[in-house]
Amino acid sequence: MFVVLVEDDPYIAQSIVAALEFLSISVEHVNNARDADYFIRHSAVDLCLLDLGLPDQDGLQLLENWRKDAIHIPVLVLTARNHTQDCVQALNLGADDYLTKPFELNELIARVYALSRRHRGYSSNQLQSGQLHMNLDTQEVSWHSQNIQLSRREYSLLETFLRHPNQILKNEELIDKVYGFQDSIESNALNVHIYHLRHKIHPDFIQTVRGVGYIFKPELLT
Amino acid sequence: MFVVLVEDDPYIAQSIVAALEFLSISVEHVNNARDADYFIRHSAVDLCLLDLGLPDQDGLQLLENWRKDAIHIPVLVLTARNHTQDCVQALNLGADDYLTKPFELNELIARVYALSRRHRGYSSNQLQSGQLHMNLDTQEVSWHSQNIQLSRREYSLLETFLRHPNQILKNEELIDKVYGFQDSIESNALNVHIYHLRHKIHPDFIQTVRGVGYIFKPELLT
DNA sequence: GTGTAGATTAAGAGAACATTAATAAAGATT
DNA sequence: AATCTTTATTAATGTTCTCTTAATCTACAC
Repeated sequence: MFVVLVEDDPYIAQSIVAALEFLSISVEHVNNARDADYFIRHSAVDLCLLDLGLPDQDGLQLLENWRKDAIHIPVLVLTARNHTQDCVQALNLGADDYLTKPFELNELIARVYALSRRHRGYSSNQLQSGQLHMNLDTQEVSWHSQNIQLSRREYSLLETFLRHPNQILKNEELIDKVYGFQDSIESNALNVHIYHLRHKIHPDFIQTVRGVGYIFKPELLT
Repeated sequence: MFVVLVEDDPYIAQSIVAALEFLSISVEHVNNARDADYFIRHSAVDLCLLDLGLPDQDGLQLLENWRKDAIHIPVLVLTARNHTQDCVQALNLGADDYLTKPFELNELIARVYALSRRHRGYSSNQLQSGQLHMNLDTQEVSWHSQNIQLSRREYSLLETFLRHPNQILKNEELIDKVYGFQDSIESNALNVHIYHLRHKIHPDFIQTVRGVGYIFKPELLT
């Protein structure tokens, strides 16, 4: 595993690097956004630990650009405890998890492993689960090698589910993901999209969690 | 979530209580160590906000005793700014976080949430007792490796019991947990849910404490 | 025995979600 | 620009499941 650590505080960086290397994880430490961007775009990075307070550019902007360019490397955001609203924004921009400083190294390590596990299998630009393939470059989706046609909203929903298998996604979370959280809906539009997805792919692969939201079960896509 | 606030300054206490209740967090306010100890040991407490300057006993000693007795409820220490060395000691005794007075309510709230989240993480997103497993991520429950279907209320009840084994849970406490304190019921709904849980899992694992409430006996789940 | 707390049932009300269809909005085509 | 096509949202309706209620039954305590 190859991890890029983007952190401008040399003290914190050093302890993280030591901890990860102790676990035989290769770490490249950079202390500014420019270098981070270089590594992400030119190396086979498996995971990025991203501090938001960088000297040359806002970490959130960096993240946003990556996601815009279809770079879906898992990102774990590190932020000061008094900037919790940044976390929310980061998750909306496509971050995979966050930690507020100060944190225990054990906690960091646990999340690094969790993220690498979660993202194994679909690095780069292709999401897959069973017989369902999703090409993030061309936005084509196939099910049992048959192309299927999804609308914008359906595609976005499906992508969210594929990125978070076996995890309950609350209705609001899904709406945030699909609609980008500035505008919202006051109808059952989400329900309808779910219905269409089930109809097009498999009646049960998205299961209802009553009163909460939905959960994607990958094992049903074989 | 049920929080115990240990604070002898009525002014500060009042504002904290108001803030937490505004967020639908149940708060019990006590102003001395004796009552704090009672609540921690006899109620289903999720988090303790502990002021160190108490009239009857040193808060640090209180905390030390809890940890010695394997009571690992998350504790957020509140202390005056000119006693920062107490914070260090508190963290060493097993406190989870601290705040120095005066602090912003927003900051307090952020930490309360962070702690409740982190504590959930430590307990590995999985509750287990004998042959009963409860996955908190997927809200799936299995008994002897067989999935069992629980409704929302049943699930919430079972979670409460698993988190507080061998402890008498009063009816009101259970109702607070399951119904979240704003609405209540004037019927035997709780009884009915208990009945269903016993029926689905084991006839005796929740025992009745006549006139008071119920108690969960883990040893019956083997 | 009598009273009371809880257990057991069953049924009605209500909530949550699924389904369908119609309208509105956006985009493509001519 | 007008029309046509696709997509998104809304609203209405249908279905399923859950919760509460209440009535009755049982066991325990005095």
